[in-house]
Amino acid sequence: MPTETFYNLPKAKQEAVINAAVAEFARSPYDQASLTKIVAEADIAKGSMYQYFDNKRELYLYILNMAYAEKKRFLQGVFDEEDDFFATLKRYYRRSYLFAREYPLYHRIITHYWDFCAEFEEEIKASRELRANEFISMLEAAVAKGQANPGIDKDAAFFVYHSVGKELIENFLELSEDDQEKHLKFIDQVLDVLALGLQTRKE
Amino acid sequence: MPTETFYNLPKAKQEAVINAAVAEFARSPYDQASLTKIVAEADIAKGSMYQYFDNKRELYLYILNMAYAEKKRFLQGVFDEEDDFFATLKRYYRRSYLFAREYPLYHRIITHYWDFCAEFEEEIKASRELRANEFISMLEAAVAKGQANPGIDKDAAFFVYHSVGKELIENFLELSEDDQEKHLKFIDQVLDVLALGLQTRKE
DNA sequence: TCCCGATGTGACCACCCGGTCACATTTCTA
DNA sequence: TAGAAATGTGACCGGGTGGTCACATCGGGA
Repeated sequence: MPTETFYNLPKAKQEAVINAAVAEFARSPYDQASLTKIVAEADIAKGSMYQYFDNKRELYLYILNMAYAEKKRFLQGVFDEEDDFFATLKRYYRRSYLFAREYPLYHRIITHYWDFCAEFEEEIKASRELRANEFISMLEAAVAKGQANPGIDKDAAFFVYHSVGKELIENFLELSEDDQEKHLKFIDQVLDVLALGLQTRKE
Repeated sequence: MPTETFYNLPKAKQEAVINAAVAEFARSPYDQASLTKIVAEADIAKGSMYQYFDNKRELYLYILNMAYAEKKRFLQGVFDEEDDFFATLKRYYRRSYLFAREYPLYHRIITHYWDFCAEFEEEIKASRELRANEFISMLEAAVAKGQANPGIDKDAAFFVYHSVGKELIENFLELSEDDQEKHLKFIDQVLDVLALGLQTRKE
């Protein structure tokens, strides 16, 4: 929700503001990010910023939504193919990894958002709820097709996938540029653990 | 590492300082916790605090170690019984849950510590490494005994258990007082997902 | 009783933050 | 070109932080 004024700005200035904000919110989570540093980096006066956005929160939400929009576009179609449940999950996490590689700043902004609880707590809970429902209905479909173990507790299963997915995605940050294949393989192995379980299989 | 002076303090005053610090570090992670509020709560002058501890960091580490020592004592013997690998894990998480229930402030201090990255980053990595080694050797023993699937990647397995365990323990905070049995059951179900896997078993 | 070291104190320092506002400057319009 | 509307500006505000230091107070041995 930027102001009219912001949209009327010359493109270069707009981008300077956006880039500075993206950099800062990627560097630090919301409450530790500094508006003062953003305006300094964008080379505008602090008062100007308040002509473009009502306050820090609005600026943050604008940037956050940008990042999410880009990720959504990047992940488009991941859930479309109606193949194996486990293949879909692998596709999802592999693609998320590639997003983090391609847009590291957006990726950091998003992970910071998930980590930060105090503000945005309700929003985070709500979107977690959404994901849970999506996951569980996918899981039920997999059970119906005989792919997934029907004896498993659905909520517990979501809890497990959510936890592992969160950690997996957060750790993308620390991975080095090379060894891309190695990381994709690790993702597969992690998902194998989830699919097969640790306990001995007698098949 | 408190000062000599701190140890010479009358017990009541010592405890007032400790209790105030525990409360504040449970309320907020290290960098957001306020020394000013601690000294106000403990009813001492700020200058006095600096006669007891060199700085905020030292006070924090002292309190953190207290919390960890208590948890270690509480979890004593969990890994001693040489029964099933999966039974041991269940015992571990159940007991952790009971710790969180019994010492909620210590529990919050510890989870805040794990969440907070900027400072203490190396320490956290080091202790994660330790856990990884312990887990992997336990897992190898389980494989040798025919309990665990030998085909699984060990590092991936640790990654999964670490992620889920972290999230499981963090979520203890939000659980209501009653329904203790329900929570213990949920822990079991989550560990069942990890042991059995989601994919259909044909046995 | 005197004195000296140990301990207690809170005003104060430098530094940060998000946000404001009176004023300067630019841009558009009549 | 005059004047109004939109935009730019940065000193400043109140509030927060961790940490310091000159001074006050206390306790116990000579």
